[in-house]
Amino acid sequence: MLQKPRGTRDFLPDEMEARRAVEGKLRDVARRWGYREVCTPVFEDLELFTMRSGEGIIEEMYVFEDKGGRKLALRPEITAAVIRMYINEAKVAPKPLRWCYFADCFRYERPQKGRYRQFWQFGVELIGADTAAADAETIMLASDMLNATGVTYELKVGHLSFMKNLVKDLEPAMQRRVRAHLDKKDFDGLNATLESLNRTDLAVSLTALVNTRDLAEAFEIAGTIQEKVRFEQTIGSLDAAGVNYSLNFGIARGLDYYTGMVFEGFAQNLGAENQILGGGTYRLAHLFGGDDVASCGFAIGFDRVMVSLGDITPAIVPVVGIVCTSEGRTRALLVAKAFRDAGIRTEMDLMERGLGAQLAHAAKTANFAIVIGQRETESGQVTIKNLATAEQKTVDPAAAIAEVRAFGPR
RNA sequence: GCCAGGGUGGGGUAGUUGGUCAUCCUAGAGGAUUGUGGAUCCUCCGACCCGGGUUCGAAUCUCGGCCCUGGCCCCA
Repeated sequence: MLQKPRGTRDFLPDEMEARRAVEGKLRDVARRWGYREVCTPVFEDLELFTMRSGEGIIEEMYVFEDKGGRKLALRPEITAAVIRMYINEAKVAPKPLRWCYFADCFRYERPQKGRYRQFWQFGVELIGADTAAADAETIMLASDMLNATGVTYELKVGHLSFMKNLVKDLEPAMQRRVRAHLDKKDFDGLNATLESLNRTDLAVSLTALVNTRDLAEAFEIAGTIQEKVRFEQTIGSLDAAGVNYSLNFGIARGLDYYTGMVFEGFAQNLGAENQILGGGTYRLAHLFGGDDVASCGFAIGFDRVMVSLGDITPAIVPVVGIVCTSEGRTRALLVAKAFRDAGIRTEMDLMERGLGAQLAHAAKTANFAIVIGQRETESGQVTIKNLATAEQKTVDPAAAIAEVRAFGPR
């Protein structure tokens, strides 16, 4: 038997309804903040993704050649594509641009809990605003969105300049190595690296920086950074807005991509793959041939949010099963249409079953049965049966529709 | 790429000193029951992950692969 490709998943209707419900909550928050949805191709030129990250990431991508010999890749993330799109299509749009997306990405990695080869990201990009207010808005939006899903999480906010300031005297390659150690909280490796450079003094201050949760203390350790005022304003806005976060200056977020403020969200009940959100300020546009534009954004790991939320009780929506005899069948079609026009999920028998069997099936799949036989056809009414309580009565179709609608939210 | 555990009908399972038609529950279809459902009974449907090896004979032993679950690595 054919199997689905490794690391992919099938979603049955129950699960899709749960996913759509959460997606809808994220969408709704983004909409209320003014972020409008964009969509980019599932595959792009390979170069779009290797440009800023090097050839190494090809190992983790789905790369292929099309019939015209073009080297393409399934998108491993969306931000690069959105910025490419901005340069191609929207360079002259009034700033700032508030965009969001919900899309699947592909990475060739070993699957495990919360990590799949096809996975969905809900992200936002705020393009063209280079201010503390912009930085604060993305964090507030991230917080709002995660709150809307109901997931339990921890939000960490930091700034790359603190760490950069401390290691600015090191060779670029060494800076990168130190930041990699810090990102992984690998203090043994950090100490070894700094010892080999005769800079054990840095080990002390870097460790202190990573451990502090206090802004004033961070400035003491790292010295004044150029973006001091902006970051203080950003933090001030978060406090004023009542955002629940903690400061963390150990966030390195994958090296060269981000330029300043960075933030990450972690779910509490996941395993090794517990990061559910990542973002910050960045500059990418110039890499793709555009003018240099400051941007800020984040992406939510949608699948991890779903794993963290666990089983979701689906919203109760009334379902109507039309039960009819052969005499009532023609009229049943019209009644079914009336129910559907009223927005009610309505299903008819397709198996040519008898009345009893139709009712038995309706009892498993619906909340109400609408019985239409010869008697109802002659009287112009329908018999509505509440399948949970077994109560039934014969009324006009309009009254039956009203009763179903009163059952619960559609 | 590495490590550990696992893979028997759609779901859940029993079954090895190797030996009849592979067990049971559930789900699904039909019937007992042609205008009233979830009970009961009956019938049907449907599986040993794939391939090689050992053997008269493999779900069982063995090797390789694939896939699943979790951990490592990585995570733009």
